[in-house]
Amino acid sequence: MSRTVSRITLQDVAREAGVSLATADRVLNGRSGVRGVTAERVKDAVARLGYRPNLAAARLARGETYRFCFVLPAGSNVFMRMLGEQVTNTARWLAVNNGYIDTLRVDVFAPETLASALEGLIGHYDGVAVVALDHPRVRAAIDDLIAAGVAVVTLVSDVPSSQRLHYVGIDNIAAGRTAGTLLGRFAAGRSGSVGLIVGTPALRDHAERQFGFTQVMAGEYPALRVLPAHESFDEEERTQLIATEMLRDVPDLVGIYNVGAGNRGIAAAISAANRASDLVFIGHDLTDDTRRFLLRGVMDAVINQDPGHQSRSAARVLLSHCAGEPLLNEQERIRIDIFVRDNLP
Amino acid sequence: MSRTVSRITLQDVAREAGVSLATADRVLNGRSGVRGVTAERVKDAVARLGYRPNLAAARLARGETYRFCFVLPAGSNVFMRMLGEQVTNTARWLAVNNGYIDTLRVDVFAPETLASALEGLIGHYDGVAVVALDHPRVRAAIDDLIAAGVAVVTLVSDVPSSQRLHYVGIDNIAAGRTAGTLLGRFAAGRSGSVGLIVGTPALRDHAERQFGFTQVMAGEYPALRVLPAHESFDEEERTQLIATEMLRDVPDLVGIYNVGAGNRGIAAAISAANRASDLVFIGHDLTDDTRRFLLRGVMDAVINQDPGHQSRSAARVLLSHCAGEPLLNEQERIRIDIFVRDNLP
DNA sequence: CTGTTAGCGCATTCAC
DNA sequence: GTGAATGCGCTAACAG
Repeated sequence: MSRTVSRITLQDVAREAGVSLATADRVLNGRSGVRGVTAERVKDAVARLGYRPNLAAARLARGETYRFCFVLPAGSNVFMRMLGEQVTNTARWLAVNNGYIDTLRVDVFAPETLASALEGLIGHYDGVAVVALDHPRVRAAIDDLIAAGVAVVTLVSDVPSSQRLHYVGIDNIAAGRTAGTLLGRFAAGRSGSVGLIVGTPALRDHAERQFGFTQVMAGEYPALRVLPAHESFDEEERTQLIATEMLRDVPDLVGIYNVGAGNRGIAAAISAANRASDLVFIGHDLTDDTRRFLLRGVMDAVINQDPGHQSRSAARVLLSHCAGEPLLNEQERIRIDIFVRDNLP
Repeated sequence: MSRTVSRITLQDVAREAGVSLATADRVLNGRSGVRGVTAERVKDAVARLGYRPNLAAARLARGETYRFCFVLPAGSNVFMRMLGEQVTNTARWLAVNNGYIDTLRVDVFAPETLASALEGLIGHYDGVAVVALDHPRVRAAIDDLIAAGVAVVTLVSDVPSSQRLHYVGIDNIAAGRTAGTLLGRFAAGRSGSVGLIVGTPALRDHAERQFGFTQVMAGEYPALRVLPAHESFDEEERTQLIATEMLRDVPDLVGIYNVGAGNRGIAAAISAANRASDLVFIGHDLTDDTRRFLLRGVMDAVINQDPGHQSRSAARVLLSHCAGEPLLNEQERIRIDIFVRDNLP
C-alpha cells in the first residue's frame, strides 16, 4: 500500500559511485567492459546503500517471454493425470509471469519416441520439463537439448547420468525404505509373508522403491518374508488378480506393498477377502481412491509425492534459470509425504 | 530468452474495444466510473484476445512498497528459533519483491503485552503475521488492526474468533490424532500405558493436540491406557524428570507422546533407562535433535510443521492481499508432515 | 464517464 | 570503457 520511503534504485547507486546508470548495470549483471577500479566503486556503493534490485522492473525491461514444454506420459495413470492438471494450474501462474507452458504427451515406454520428441523441441522452447525414461537414447536427447541451450529438468523420474539442470522429484529408494519401515512397524510383532507388487522393474522409480523396501525388510524385519515381486504393469485388473491369488495362496500373508499404480484392484481384492482390518496395505500417491481407502481402513499408509509441488517447482526452476533470477533451494526439495487416515489434507 | 511473439497488452485490448488505455484499466481493475456497455466491450475484448496482465509491469507502475511485521514469541524454543531464521530468509525474498519484513519478539504468554504490541503496529505496517495467543485481549487487538486496514494473518497458533484474514498453520487436532494413530499402530498388539507430556494446556495448539490424541487412543486403541498429562512448560529439565519418573513408576509403559518441546530431555531419560528399542516415542517438530533421535531409533516418528513453508506462506498471503494479486490456495495449505527415519529431508 | 500523459526501475541500443 | 537516451506494460493523476 504505502508508497513509503522510496527504495534505493540503481540510479542511486550510479550517482553514489559517480558513474552512469549503464555502467552500474554492467557491473551488477556481470557484463564485461568495465575497468576493475570502476567496478569496485560500484560494488562499494551497492554495499554502502544496501541496494536490492527490483525484480519487477528488471523483468519488464528485459521484456522476455519464456516458452516451456512439459513432456508427460501419454498413459492415463491417475497420478499422471493429476500431474497434468497441476501443470495446467502452473501454466496459469506462469502466464502472469512472462511465460507459457505447452504440454506434450508421449508414450513413455518407447525410448525412441520420447527421444525424438525431445529433440524436436530444440529451437521451439527455452526450457523443458520431462518425465524421463532412464535409457541411453533419452539421455542423449536430453544432452542434445542442453547443448542447444535449452534448460532441461527431469520430473518425477530422473536420468541421473544426463546433463539435466535439476531433478524435480523424490528419492525413490528412500520412499521404498519408508514404505518398508511403516509396513514393518504396522505389522509389529507378527511374522509372516509380505506381498510386493511393482508396475514394471523397467521403470527406474519402481526398481528403486523395490530396492529400498526389500533392503529395510531384510535388514530390520527378519520375521517378515518378502515374496517375489509380481508385475502389474500398473493395471488395475492385474493388481486385483495378483492380490486375489496372494490372499488365497499365502496363508500367512500379513501385508502388501504396491510400488506402482492400481491400488484400486488391490483394495477390491482385500475387501472381497474381508481382510481390511488385519492386513497391512501400503501404496503410493494420494488420489481420490487412496484417500478413500485410508479412511475406510483398507489402506494403512500412502506415500505421496505432491504433483502440485512438483509442477510448480519445475516451472520455478526453469524460470529462474532462464531469467537468471535467484532461487530458494529449500523450497524446491520434494518431500516424501506420509499420509495416514488422520493427516489427510 | 526469446523475445517472442509479443504478448497481448492492455493497449491491444483497449484498441480492440475501441476505448482508451485508462478505461480498459478501470474495467480490468474493477474501478468505478465506466458505463456498463463500455465495460462489456472491454471484457469481450479481453476474452477474445486472451489477455493476461503482466504482473511485473503492474507492480512497477504501482511502485508500492509493502511493510510487514512478523510478531514472534520471545522465548528460545527451538522451533521458534527455526521459524525466526526462516522469516529472515523470507525477508530476503520479499526485498526483491517490493516489500520488507520487520521482526518483533514479544512474550507470548503475556496477553496484555502481546495485545498492546500489536496495537502499536497500526500505521506502521501494511500487514502483520503473528504467532498469536488465543485470548480476548489479543483477539481485540487483532480486530483493531484489521479495522485500521492492516492485513493480519495468524501464524502457527490461531485465534479463530478474530477477524484475521487467514491462518497459516496446521490443524492441531488432526496433528494429535495423527500422533495417536502412529503410536497406536507402532505399539500394535501390545497393551499397557502411554505417557502424555504437554507444554501447557493454556496454549491452544497443545490443548488441541492433546484432545486429538486422546480421542484416537480412547476410540481406537482400548488396550492402551493414556496416563494423565504432565506439564513440562516446554523445558528440557522438566521433560527429563517427568520421563524418568514415568519410566521408573509405570511398569507397563509402552509409549510416550510429547505434545510440546523438550524432546531432548525425554530422549535422555529413555536412553538412560535403555528403553530406546521397545518404547514408542513420538514428538513434534523436526530439529537437529529430533532428526538424530529418529536416526538412532530413540524417537519413532516426528510430526512436523515446516517453518520455512509457514514463513513463506504468511508472506505470500500478506503480499497478495495487499497488492491485490492472485493467490494459489493449494500452495498455502500447511501439511502435517510425518517423518520417520527413512524419509528425512 | 472517458481520454491523455507521465513516469515506475531497469536493460539495452547507440554514441562518444 | 563509459554515458545518454529509449521503452518495456501498466497505474494514476489530471483533463476534459
